Amino acid sequence: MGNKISGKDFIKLGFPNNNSINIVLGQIHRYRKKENKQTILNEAKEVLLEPEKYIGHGIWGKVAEGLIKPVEIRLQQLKNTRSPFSIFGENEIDEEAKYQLYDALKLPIAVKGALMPDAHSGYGLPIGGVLATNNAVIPYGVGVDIGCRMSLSVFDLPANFLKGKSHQLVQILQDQTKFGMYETHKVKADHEIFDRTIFNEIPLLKSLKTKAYQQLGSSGGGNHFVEFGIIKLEEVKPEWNLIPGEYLAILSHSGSRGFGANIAKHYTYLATKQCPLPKHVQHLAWLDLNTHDGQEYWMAMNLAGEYAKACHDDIHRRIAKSLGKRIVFNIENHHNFAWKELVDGEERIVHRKGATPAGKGVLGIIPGSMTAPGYIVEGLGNELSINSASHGAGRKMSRAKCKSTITKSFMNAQIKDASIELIGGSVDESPFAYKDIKKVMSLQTELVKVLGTFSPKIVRMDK
DNA sequence: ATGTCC
Repeated sequence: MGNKISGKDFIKLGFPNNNSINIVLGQIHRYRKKENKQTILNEAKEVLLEPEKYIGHGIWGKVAEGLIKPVEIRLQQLKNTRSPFSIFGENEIDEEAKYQLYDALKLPIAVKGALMPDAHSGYGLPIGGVLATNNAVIPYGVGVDIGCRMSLSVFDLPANFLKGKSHQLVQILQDQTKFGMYETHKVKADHEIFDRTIFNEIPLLKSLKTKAYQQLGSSGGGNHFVEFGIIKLEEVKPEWNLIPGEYLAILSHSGSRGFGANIAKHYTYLATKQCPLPKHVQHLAWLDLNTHDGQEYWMAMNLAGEYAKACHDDIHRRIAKSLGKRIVFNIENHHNFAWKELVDGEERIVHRKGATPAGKGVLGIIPGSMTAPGYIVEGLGNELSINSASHGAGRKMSRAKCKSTITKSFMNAQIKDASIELIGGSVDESPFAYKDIKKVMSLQTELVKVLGTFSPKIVRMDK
């Protein structure tokens, strides 16, 4: 017996000569690579004898599943017809994004789809795309930044509180927010989320726990931001304990950082391996929720969502503490996520990739740009949009085009004109790169009702 | 979006 473990070792143990050999080799290569060969083979033998005992186990669960119900991996065929769909703001959406939705609607698991008025093409599902599926989840239908979300915290401070305080507020954003790929808080905050047993149950999550702990309360890069601004409430909810008016608020936009990105990468890889699709739609590979990997992704995705929320809460807590003021209320929503929801009376998996949940009475935030207002909205529960709305204005210029056509001085002048203070922010995040949010909002009056607006005043982004 | 390679 050589040192290197191979398929032959498992055949000798009595493993059936089918995909179970691939599965066990994959799991060992991924999680038990450095361990003693005989130890691993002894464990594998136990699994072979009583696979039922190992269902749900982080490493052996997938092996047990392969022994109990072997599945043949085969190329998935697309349907000839599309599932029903609706497009909101059709004339504002590029053709590529529509084709991407049409392809997704031909997946055998697809039930219903929609495009929001800020849609543009992405990897797999378009950004601004909503897809309801039957008991399956598409990792790229959620997106790389799992749980990317908006969070708005309001202070019982009048709009004129800002007057003369811009220096102090700039300093708070400088000190209390962390941007870019590597910057994290020196003094780490603890969070209940790190006590979850799931970190010990799913090996991938265990390997990402330290990173998650280090990055808690950081914002990352790209279009992520933390900003002070003025919220103007036309209409209030009793639980907000405020009368209509203008108040100081913090708005943040970010996701689950490296934690979610690695979860997305890992399960996308697994999905493409076990759900081969025609090449032009390979990014739409899904995981059946009745499988080990599907269950794991669902749990990991939900944890990444909670982690993203924990990051926002930490950011807002640090800022409020530094400001010495108490947050009166908070509104938040994911816009890259999948949910179990009723669609036309049946439980479905609703993927929103850059789309705001807008079920009846559900509150959300749709940001504009650093010079245009964001909107506090209440969902109208429109079934045509699968209870969704846009997640922003949407880009009208690619990052590459911004870099070649917009100069930093042009952008600075534009921002100064709007009386915005900007810390960081590269030309690809110029307000000029985004569509007109007012126009986008006018295209979704059947999807959401506007309760108020948020106008950014002091904005921090990555450099 | 992300130590931008499974």
